[in-house]
Amino acid sequence: MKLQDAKMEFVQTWGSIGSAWGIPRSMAQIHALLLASNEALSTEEVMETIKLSRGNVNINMRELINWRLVSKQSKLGERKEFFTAQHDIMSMAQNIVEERKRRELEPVLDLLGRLKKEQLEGSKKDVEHFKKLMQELDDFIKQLDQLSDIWLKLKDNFFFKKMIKTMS
Amino acid sequence: MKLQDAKMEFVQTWGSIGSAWGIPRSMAQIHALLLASNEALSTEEVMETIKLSRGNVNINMRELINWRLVSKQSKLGERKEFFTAQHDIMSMAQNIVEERKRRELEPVLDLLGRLKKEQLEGSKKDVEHFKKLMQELDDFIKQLDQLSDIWLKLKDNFFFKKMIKTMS
DNA sequence: ATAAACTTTCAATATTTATTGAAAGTTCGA
DNA sequence: TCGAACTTTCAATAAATATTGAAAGTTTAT
Repeated sequence: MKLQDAKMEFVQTWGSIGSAWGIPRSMAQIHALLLASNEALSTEEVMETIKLSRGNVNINMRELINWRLVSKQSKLGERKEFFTAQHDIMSMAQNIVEERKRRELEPVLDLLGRLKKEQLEGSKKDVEHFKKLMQELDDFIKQLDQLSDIWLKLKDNFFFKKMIKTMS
Repeated sequence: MKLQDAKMEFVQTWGSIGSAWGIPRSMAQIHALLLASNEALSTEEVMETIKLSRGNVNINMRELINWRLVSKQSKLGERKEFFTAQHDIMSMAQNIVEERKRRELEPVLDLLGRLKKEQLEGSKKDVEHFKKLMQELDDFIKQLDQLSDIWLKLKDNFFFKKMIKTMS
């Protein structure tokens, strides 16, 4: 199998996965291509490799930069901009986790906090059920946060890693 | 604020969140409504509360049952079917995690496994870079799996929980 | 066996989301 | 200052996805 074909298969699959998790397909594809490339690529190289329009590549590249998954690079003697992916998978994953926490966890926490405080009119039993749900979701999200801390330790603390392994 | 309004706000927000994570909006909304309801609800009650068509409710309810987030209930003396959500948040989350693992992690693992084995034609440096990526992604996914085990322990092992806390 | 009560299906439609590409904007060397 | 090289924007369009609702199917009581 040719390396290029393997890359393209990887790009396609990464695209579908992204799509299933609410990441625009093209954004995930561009990301995959940069991950798989040893060298930084220009907009045009990306356009032609995965057959996307200039505008699409431009907009999604910017978004990837927002997510800190990609950075711009200039090449000596070239006027064009080149792009390269964050190649460390753990850091990459951490950036994704943080971005999604910020985008989607915070709005829920806001809602839960607000509804928890509200004085609700309704039958006592129903109000209690609802309040309990709000509390439990809140606890759950806090546990998720704790888990992401543990994960960070797992990432770079060898002792911690071994300890966990022993206990599993 | 009226309980009903709080519920509806919760339903809307849960719907948007779901949507951002690739869960159909109506499915997430129905789920939220059942979570927030003390009692099992019939298709018609759901239809009228969140203004969805019969077909939509039927199909998404079935999907929620597939995900093990909702179960059917029959009420004594009633012919209709009633539906109720899995009200334990931790079990609920676990079901979601498992379903998504099955749906989206397995395909990636298959791909990675396949590409890792392939004899790739291309420049040595580029092939090595690509193979390294495949290996790292594979390791990463295994770490994710380990993390979900830790989470299970966190869920119901008090000792483990305390230990983690001490170390954080 | 019939009909009322209820559930399921799925082709048509609507909605949302992603993508295009041409035009406007910017940067930079000469 | 000009114009070539390159980037950005965004209204129009396409593609993907979700939703509807009427008709067909099923179940159950009589």
